[in-house]
Amino acid sequence: MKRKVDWRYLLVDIVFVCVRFLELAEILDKIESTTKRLEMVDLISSLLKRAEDDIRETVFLLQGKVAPDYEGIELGIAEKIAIRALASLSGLKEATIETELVKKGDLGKIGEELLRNKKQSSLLSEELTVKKVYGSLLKISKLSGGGSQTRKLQILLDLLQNAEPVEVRYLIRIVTGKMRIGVADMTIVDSIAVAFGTKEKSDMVEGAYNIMPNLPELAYRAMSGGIDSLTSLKVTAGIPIRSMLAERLPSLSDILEKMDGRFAIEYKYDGLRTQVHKIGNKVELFSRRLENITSQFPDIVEEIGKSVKAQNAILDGEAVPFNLDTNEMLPFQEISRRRGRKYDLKETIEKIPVVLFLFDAMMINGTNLMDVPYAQRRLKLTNTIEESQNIKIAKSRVVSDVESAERFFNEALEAGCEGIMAKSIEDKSIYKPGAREFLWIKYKREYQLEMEDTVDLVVVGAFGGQGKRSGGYGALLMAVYSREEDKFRTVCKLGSGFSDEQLDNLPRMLKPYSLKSRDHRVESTIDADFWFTPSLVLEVKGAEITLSPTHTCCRDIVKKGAGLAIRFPRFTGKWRTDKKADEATNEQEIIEMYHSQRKKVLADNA
DNA sequence: TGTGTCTGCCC
DNA sequence: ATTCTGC
DNA sequence: GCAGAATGGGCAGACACA
Repeated sequence: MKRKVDWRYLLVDIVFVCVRFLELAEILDKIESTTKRLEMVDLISSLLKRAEDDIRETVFLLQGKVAPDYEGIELGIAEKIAIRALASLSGLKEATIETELVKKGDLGKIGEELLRNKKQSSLLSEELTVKKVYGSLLKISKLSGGGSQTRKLQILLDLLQNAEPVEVRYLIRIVTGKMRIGVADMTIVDSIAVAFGTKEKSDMVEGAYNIMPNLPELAYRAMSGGIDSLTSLKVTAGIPIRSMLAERLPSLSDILEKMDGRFAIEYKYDGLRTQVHKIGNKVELFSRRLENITSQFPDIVEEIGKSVKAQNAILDGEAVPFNLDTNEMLPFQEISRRRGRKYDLKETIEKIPVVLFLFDAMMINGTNLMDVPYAQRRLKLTNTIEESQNIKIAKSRVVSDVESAERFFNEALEAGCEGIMAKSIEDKSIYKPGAREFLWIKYKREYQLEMEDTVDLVVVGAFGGQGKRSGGYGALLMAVYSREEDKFRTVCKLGSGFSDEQLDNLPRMLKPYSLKSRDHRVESTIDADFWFTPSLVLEVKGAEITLSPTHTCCRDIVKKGAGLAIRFPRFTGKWRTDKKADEATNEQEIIEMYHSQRKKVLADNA
């Protein structure tokens, strides 16, 4: 008799802890409807307290992920396959849904509405749980090879068919990687602190997150071992640390003011951020987002083994493509060709050698240096590294006035760098992941107020906006003008630099020029959602001109089969209403900009 | 077997 | 990457 | 000032499909 009762309680318990996906979706909906972080933290922390056995899966889904970034587990499906799934679910054509997306800018909401309008009741519907959804997504991530896309689609479809409208909204958002609820990692950090401790524990949880960047795991540990169990986490070679990032300021004098006297200043190399872990005889490399990139840089791995005079170490640096014969830094695009490479590794290593410039040390021989001031870390670094052809220490200097800073900055540019990093050397100058407190400040050539790097481009097309830009344009298609040929050739899209108000005004401003299809003078390989008679001219700032496989500006002129494009384009806020379309920047000017920016020889320190 | 599209990740 | 915005 | 969410160019790999 007694046994029977226990058994029943056990069952009830199992059913109770099982978080329904509908419950999660409704909480996500509530979170989405507020802009107040405190309310979000309230909602999430109470969710975490109830999640129990489902806590890891719950946090993963809250983040819209199935695994931490550094595990290299990807869904391999996103917007296009979500569109296919919704087409299949609703019986509509894919093109119809794509049109809707351009108009409405939220595939999740489109899916939700499709389901609401569907008359047929969900008779066969099986209730979704957090575990079930997570399990299905994990299954999707594990499929590969021929026919895998169809099978992934089928699994997604199974979920959608069993989903309530609001569940569809978030299933689609999770799959497309656009949660849009105003919650990202730091809000979850706060929520873990509140759920299993108090708000005052936020900094501590953040510290744990910095050295174990896996929120589901942290939430689980906080729940099962108590919040203070997180303090026992240790920096460990082999487990990546969240990278420290830099703020930006528009001038060296601003930096001087912020730094309060003396500060260190370093070359800012244009390459791949690389976190080096030496674990005895083993070396592992991680990217800024903590992906494991070890296999792509066997040359660096080998050299680190020789150059690092410590058993264990965690170091920070920038891997730069380099011509070892001419001592010249190569364009960023070159190292892109090594990142992610699996095939033809040997040939590519020979063609594109890489120099790693180290600039920080977070751990050496088991000693955690993250809480030690910059100067000490730097000293430890220089004492531990024996420079070689491929491993170097980033060039640095300590300055206390604008003139010396300026001189160093110009040196950096001469050497082919993007600019400089200013780093605090005060007592508080710890290694603090994320970009906070202006401990590191970057300053690039392009930040200078001079007009040098701006161009006046013509709007020839536009794209429907998503998320907070729903219903309007999200970006514009911009072109240069060729007077000789009377052609407008694209050189970039433009979606940054607009205030909300400017964005709101765009459709009105462009309406008079609206066309049904591309103007015959416009040459574009990109298919815009909206086309215009080239008329409106905007001032655009960029970092540099790059070779482009897609844009048609100056195609085949500098290089066969390639055009030119603008790297990091943004609207300066200046409408060049004084200019007509044919007065826009022309191709010749872009070519000149391209040639005048070639990298200079890196004389010393290389 | 070659090409185009999509995805994910660098900046 | 850059930029804008609400808190 | 922080945190989050819009948006850019462009690379390699995986897969679909002709």
